[in-house]
Amino acid sequence: MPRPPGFQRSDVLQKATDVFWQRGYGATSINDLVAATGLQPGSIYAAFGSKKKMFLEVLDEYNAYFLGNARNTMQGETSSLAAIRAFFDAMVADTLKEDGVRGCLMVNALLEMSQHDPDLAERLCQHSEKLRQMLVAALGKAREDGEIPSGSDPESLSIFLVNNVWGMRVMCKNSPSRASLQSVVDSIMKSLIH
Amino acid sequence: MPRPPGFQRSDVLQKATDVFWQRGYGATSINDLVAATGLQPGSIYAAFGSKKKMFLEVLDEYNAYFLGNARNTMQGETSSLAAIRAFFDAMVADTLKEDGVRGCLMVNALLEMSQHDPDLAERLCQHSEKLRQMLVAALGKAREDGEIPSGSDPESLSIFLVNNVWGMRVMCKNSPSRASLQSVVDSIMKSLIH
DNA sequence: GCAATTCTTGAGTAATCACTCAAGAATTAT
DNA sequence: ATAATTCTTGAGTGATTACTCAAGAATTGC
Repeated sequence: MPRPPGFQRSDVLQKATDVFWQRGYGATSINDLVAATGLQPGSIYAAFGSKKKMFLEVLDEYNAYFLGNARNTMQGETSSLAAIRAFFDAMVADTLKEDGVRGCLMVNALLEMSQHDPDLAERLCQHSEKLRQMLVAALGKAREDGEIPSGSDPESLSIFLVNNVWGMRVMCKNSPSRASLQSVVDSIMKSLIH
Repeated sequence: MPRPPGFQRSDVLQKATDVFWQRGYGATSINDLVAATGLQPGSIYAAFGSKKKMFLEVLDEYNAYFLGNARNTMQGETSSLAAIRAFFDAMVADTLKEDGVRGCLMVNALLEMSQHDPDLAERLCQHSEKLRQMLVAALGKAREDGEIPSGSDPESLSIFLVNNVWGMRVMCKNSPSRASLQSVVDSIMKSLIH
């Protein structure tokens, strides 16, 4: 008996992602979301509850997409070390796209809001931990396979790698030249094999 | 003949820095600044012109302070490599202070606004370049003194170091444990001497 | 066609935003 | 004192904010 909704939730979330990503959370108004999604305020609130809840859904989808992409990129490589390099190369390529200056939605949100929003801080913590675990696994396998020294510590190296991921997400906002980004990746990879 | 202002510009800027740093630019209202500085809106606008101009002054002061601090820290060391380590150790210590979760005012501003504000982007670019130049100098001297391999490239290594500075400024918002931060510093320093 | 149910609409709410400005207070040189 | 000048005050401006809700439109099973 119910009338079905006139929109696809995932379509709306995708359009909302664009707006939040470009403007940031605080600077995105409901009117912006109305314009971007084609939905009226009432429909948005009926479907998502609040601006913040909508943003959390956006963040979850974004992160799942990012991690899925990273996993695909890494699984396409023959060695673990090559997988790690491929991951960073993909980040460089991503950063150099025309919309790369928007940076990373998750890092943007972390710096903007995590301090004042425990829910968000918790979620972002989980997301970044997933990324780290992916790198820990690759580093562990690389050590098994003798690609990195047997004395290497995957746990601490993974934190180091994540640190550089964050760094690149900041750098892309300022001086995102291919040479700079690529030299960072080279430095990272060199540091792994010693 | 003129009546002198009833406040010290630097005092007001210091108080404004606290507010901007804690809340971010967009989330700081004029009322917040009125409450923090004790000045009325009219006085603020007479003295600083606009919220944005005030923020730019705050940023310049913050960056000068940060760079001055870093220079002092590094000059207190006997070797260039020790100076670089001291710089990062100081960053770790800074991050672990109770207000370390506020991160870096400059990075926060970069992620929040640089995309929509060319003036700010330009200024932040200059600021980060100064930090990099400081590290280039130290790296060059370290190579001269044989502390790092003669094949090392100070320019590209400096970008790598700056990348890790940005990374730590992000990480401190999420999981700022001493062990994590220290392990990042260890990885950085190890990567320099190989 | 007819209920039953849900979805959509968009004007409206109270709060907050950055910012202004006329009036009065304070300080100076004379 | 007085005049000249600047500083401070704070209520007020129009715009914008996140969000609501009553009314009407659309789709369903029967």
